[in-house]
Amino acid sequence: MSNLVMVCRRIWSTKTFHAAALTVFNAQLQFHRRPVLFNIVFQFKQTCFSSSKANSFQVPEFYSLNKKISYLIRTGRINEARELFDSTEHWNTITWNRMITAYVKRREMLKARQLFEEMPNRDIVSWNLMLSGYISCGGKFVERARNMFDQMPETDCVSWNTMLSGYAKSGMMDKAEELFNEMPERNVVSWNAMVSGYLMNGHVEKAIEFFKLMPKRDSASLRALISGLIQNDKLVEAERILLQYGGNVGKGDLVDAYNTLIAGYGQKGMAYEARKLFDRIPLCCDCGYSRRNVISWNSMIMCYVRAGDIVSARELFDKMVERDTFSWNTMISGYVQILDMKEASNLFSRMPEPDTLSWNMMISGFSEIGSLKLAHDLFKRIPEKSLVSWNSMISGYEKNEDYKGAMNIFLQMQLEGKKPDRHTLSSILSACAGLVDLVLGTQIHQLVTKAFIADLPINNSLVTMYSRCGAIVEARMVFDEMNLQRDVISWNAMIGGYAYHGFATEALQLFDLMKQCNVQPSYITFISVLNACAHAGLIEEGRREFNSMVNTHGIKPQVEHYAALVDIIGRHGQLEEAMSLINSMPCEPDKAVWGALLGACKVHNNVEMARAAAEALMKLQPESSAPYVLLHNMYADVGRWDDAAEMRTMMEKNNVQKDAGYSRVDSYC
DNA sequence: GTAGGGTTAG
Repeated sequence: MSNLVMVCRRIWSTKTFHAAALTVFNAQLQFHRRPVLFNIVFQFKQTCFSSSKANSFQVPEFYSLNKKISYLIRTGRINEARELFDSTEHWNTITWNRMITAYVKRREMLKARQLFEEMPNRDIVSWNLMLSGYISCGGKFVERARNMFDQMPETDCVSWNTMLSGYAKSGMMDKAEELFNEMPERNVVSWNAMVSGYLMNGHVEKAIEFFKLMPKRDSASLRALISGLIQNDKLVEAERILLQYGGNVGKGDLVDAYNTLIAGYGQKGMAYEARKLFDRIPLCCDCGYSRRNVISWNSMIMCYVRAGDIVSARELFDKMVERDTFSWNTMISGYVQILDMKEASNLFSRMPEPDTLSWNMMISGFSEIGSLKLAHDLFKRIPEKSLVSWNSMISGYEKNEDYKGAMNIFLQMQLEGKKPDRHTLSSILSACAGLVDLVLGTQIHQLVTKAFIADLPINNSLVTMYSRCGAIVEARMVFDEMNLQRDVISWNAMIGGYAYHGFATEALQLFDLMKQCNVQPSYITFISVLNACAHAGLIEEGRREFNSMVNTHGIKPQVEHYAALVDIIGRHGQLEEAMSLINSMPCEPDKAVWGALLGACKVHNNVEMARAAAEALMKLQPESSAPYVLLHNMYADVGRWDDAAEMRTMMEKNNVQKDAGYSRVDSYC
């Protein structure tokens, strides 16, 4: 029996789990009915499958009521646990405490407090639990914790340490120090809390001083110092201390500190230093093998992936004896990031138990390279779709401008009763904007419940959606309700909406307001502002804004800005200036730039320049008939019939089809 | 059943 337990534990820890193994375990479980075995199988299921599948497991009959409660709490079924708790009386103190812990962990302090008040026999653990609950809520609750601490009938080292760490986390190191000095007895946890406290608050020297003064150190002391030093950007110091003190730690595994520093190097993209450390991880005194564990390998692979060195990452990955889901996912994410998806699929198909993350990464990867069909095929195969899976698929369609596809997935999601979150709503509102579907957009708006009412991205999407659909009043209503919760995207959406629909004055007024509110405009803001100037025929204002964009805001003008400026100047009839602007542009003029000039030429009847603009357009979009037709009409208007006929011949020669409805072309005007 | 930011991915 104990062998069986060990085998189960072993397999669980490597997470190489197969359905067949589960069948065997289930059979054993039926036979032995041992809780310990049951727990292992449960953890198994939870690791390998989604939690819903694991939760479908019935609580075993042979569990005592106390055990049932802790089982339910452990699996996150707090409400069921509470129901069971309320159904009977005479619980022991440990079970009362367990129930309180559940609420404390979820920071539901009102419920925790209520139980605490009701319980017949509080012990020191009950008090400590409440203390740690208030501490983890932070802010003003720290004072509340202190009141409680002062009222406690007795205190132990845990109470003092909890209070101490509370002060440290809230940045009150003087109070923490005071407490540390008053403590009747200190243990290694007290010292560690002080060291990390100093580091959290940026007192690096003081932390090192304290660390050196410690009467006893364990691996957590070293880890706390190392991770704190990393956060304070002292990687060299961290490595020095690790090598100096690493040989001499008490309880715990030293490799954790190495792993922490390797990961720290990874965050800074320092793969070379990380690898040097990885190779220096010492040997185990007992077995003589390196102390490296699967996390060391994973962290090192991660470093390479972050540094963009996929080859070294793969080399290490192939050398691994024992890979977990994390190793596979990190490697796959590396390939997904550089987009070459072939190798990612290759690994994915070899992966023993892909989890939701693996599936979701593959979907986003395929969407990113525009392979929506592959993404969708994969999506359909996901055994249990998480919200992230749905969201990845919807945003995949949306980003590839397949708005109907996005909408279909969303409808399917609704049918399956899945609740959308902020990501879903934001993508689907963008899809409504793309489809210019006001009815659908308004319906989605109604789905935006109280929970999302102050959500910035969602409100931005709403403004964009209403703007695009031409519902300017509704857009402005959402925008106004956002009050102080606005970012540059909100302003851009609203100004852009006004500009796009020809409300130039409103666009410019809002832009003024934006500047008054000290919001830094982006290059997108200026596209809308310049377009608004063009629309309203404000040549001086347009020139001024263009210059202020470059000189005051340091924004490099893009081709879109030039197109708008050409439009502004051209509409005003200054065609020569517009042409010389195009010639002086640092970037290649695109169809919008030439289109603006051509439109201006049409309005101001400059046939020669129109010809130059049209020819440039013909090169850029050889399939479009618009420049031919427009030039043809201009020639015809001034009676240059030969030139008009030439346009027709050229169209035939270049095999350009005349678009239906283009008998009079005003598309550039 | 309580105290030390315990390590890694989208």
